[in-house]
Amino acid sequence: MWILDRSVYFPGVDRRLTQRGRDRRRQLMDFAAHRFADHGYHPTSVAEIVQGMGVGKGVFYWYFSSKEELFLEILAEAQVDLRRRQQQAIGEVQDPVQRIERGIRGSVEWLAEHRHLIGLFQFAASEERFAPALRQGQEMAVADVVHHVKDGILAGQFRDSDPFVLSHAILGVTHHLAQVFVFERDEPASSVADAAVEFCRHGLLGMGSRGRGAVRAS
Amino acid sequence: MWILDRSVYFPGVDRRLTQRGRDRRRQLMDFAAHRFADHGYHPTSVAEIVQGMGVGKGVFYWYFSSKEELFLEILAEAQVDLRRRQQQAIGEVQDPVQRIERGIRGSVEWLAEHRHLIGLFQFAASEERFAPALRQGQEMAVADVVHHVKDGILAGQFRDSDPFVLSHAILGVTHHLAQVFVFERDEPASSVADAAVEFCRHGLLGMGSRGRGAVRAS
Amino acid sequence: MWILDRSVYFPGVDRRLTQRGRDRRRQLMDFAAHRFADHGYHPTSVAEIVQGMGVGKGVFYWYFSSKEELFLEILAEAQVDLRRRQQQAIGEVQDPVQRIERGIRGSVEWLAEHRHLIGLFQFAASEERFAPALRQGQEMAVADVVHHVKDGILAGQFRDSDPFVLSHAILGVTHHLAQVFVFERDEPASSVADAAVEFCRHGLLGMGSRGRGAVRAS
Amino acid sequence: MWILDRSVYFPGVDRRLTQRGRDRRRQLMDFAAHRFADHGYHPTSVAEIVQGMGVGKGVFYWYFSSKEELFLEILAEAQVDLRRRQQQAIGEVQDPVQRIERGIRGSVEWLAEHRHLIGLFQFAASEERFAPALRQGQEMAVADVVHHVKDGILAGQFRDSDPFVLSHAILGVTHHLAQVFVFERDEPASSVADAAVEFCRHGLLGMGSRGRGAVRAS
DNA sequence: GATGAATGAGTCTTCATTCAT
DNA sequence: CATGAATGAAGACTCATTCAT
Repeated sequence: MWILDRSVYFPGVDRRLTQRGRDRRRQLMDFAAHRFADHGYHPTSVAEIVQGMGVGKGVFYWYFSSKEELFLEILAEAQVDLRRRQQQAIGEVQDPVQRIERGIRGSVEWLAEHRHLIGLFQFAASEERFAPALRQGQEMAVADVVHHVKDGILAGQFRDSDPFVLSHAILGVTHHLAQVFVFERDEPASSVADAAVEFCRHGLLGMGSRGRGAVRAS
Repeated sequence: MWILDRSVYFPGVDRRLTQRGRDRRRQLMDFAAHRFADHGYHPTSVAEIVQGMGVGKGVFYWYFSSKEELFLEILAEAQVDLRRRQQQAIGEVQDPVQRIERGIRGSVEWLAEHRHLIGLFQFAASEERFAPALRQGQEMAVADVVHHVKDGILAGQFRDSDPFVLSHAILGVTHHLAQVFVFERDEPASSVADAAVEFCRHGLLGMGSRGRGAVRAS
Repeated sequence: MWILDRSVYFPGVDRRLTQRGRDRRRQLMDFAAHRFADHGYHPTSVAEIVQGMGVGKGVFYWYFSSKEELFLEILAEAQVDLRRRQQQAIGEVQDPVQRIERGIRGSVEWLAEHRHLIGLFQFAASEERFAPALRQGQEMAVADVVHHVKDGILAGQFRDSDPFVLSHAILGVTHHLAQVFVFERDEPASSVADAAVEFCRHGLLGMGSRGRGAVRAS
Repeated sequence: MWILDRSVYFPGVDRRLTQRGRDRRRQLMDFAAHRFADHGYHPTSVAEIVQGMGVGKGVFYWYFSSKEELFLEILAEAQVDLRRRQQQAIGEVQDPVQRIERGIRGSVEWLAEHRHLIGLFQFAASEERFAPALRQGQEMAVADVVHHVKDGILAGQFRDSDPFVLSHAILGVTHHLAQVFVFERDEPASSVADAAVEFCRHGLLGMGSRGRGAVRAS
């Protein structure tokens, strides 16, 4: 029993890890995630990763069974982490409108903090090996949103359209604005979140104004 | 000379091509685009492409100076083509609302017809070698939309928010819905376009109904 | 009979050539020789040669059966030409000392005029495919010199050492000085020839002075 | 740390090597040098080298960053080694005439022992990629000789001609006689050295005799 | 746990040569 | 004669993965 307190299983390698081991593993994942994001998954070699960390090749394969598994794990963890952040952001709020707004804000903030991961999501979508894993995580995220959207429709707050579609639309707006304005243009997360929230609420026609914090000074 | 009418230079190879040559080149681009979309850029080898076309390996390098250049050209052509379709869809219509609606519909239709290219866009965004080219084309597309959005704001039809941001939001919704519902779920382009148009007009709150053509029968 | 006046056989291709054909052939050889000298034999592709001449690939293989054969022919022709120049330089002179001096001068002059070919000789020596051909030509050149050296020894003008060795020593001095001072440093042929003649006559000890034309101002 | 004494960096690979690694590296260089000498640089493929050594292809690139770099290193090492041998041969002798004689003898001996490298020098001269490196080493060798020749001139032992030119003449004689009589004809090094020394001292006219050891029995 | 070394299939690319038109 | 097109073997080099120590 007490062993389990200090060494836990990780996927990919059937092996218990001590605290030090877990740290190493984490460092490797973080380092690799950044390299993948900067140069792309394929152009980043395992040699590059271990060299950059100043360790031998054996270390890598001690913690991960393959480069592919490492990527998959980075991906899964990121999605879990993003979802957790959304849930934290929503907290105990009941109003569907606010729940969605907070979800969007949480997402943008997380994406701003882990902006390098945005590119990994996009890459994952482009390769059949990784697309299913990406999709799976995305569906969970959408399911959360769908839940709130349905509530909003029932409460008469949202127009009566397919909640699944609306949810994906929200995701599309949020991720794209984050990609363009946070990742590429380095705008502050809050402004980008404002814009995403506004657009999701009113689209083009609603009465929102730029006063509440437009992304661009323009 | 009339010969010049028939054999013209192409980028990547400093060489005139006859009609037959141009045809081959096109076949290669189309074939490669599909392979890239199916298996990813990196996992698709040049050997695979030429084998799939039943030609020798030299043929590839007769028409393209490298695999990278081929990809870049596929990308550029796709962006030009998508933009052309949007402009055709808009035609001579004057009303900004309609212009945007038609632009969205044109985009979704084009994406439905060339659905394999969606993944290439995503991959291109994930690798620093290709991202600039992608961004460049995307900026032209956004510039078009910005134009219409500005007109709509001036006409009092749209809320007074940053047109650049709104345009990117429109793009985000459109591409993401196309990716999920057209590419992944094979829904008809018109329904997806309806949903995108509706969301862009009203966001979550507007009075749109699912009656005009929901994406999902649900 | 009259046909032979206008079209003659060439090695490598079993084919009669018209005057125009012979010109083309010559242009190809000259152009290729320069490319070979500049970039090396292997790094120079047939495509590069025909492109540089603005003709199609077929032309090359119309006149030469292979790249190798072309090189061999350039080599043979150069050696024949160099030998002819030596003989011309010697003319009807009888004195062995003068014969050798004139031979050296003729060689240096020829090498200065065809300086790009020096590198080809060196390359040929380094590859077993071409070395025999080179050696064969070189032996003829040496045989000429040996003849004069023997005469000089018999006449008591030269010291009684192995004529074959002395001849090779003369060749070594001449070619190396030409390579270093004509090819690499662009000194005038006459000065280089002076130095070679002087060294061959007296070695280090003789009473020669730099007055008759040193290679370097220094 | 004592570890640093045993694992040191080598050019071309940014990597420390153990003793075993250094041995492998040396084996590769020696093996490749022989192959290059036998078949030529270009006709010798990396595959051939590793196959001949019975190791995998990766081994080559573990120790050398490219085939070109390997060649350059062989070249540099050979030049350094030849120079070292010359200096050893000269030792503490003071007389310029003897210094040069010993230098020539040392060179011929070294060339006889490493006769395969003569061809590499020649090849290197013929390709612009390698010529500069060759020249650089050659200039150091010449500089040594120039030093002795100047001394000899000052001492009134040699005729007053450009020392730089004389030095190159000495090199030309020595290398060419080594190439022809040692490499091609397998004569003993000492005889060839005798002939070179004699020619460099007296040229054609001096009083040397074949008695002291002619190259050819003739 | 960790390292340097090794593997070898696989990648992109080149190029001498041939051929239909 | 000449060209653009095509061939495909061969080349240099990479890299995920494994292994002896």
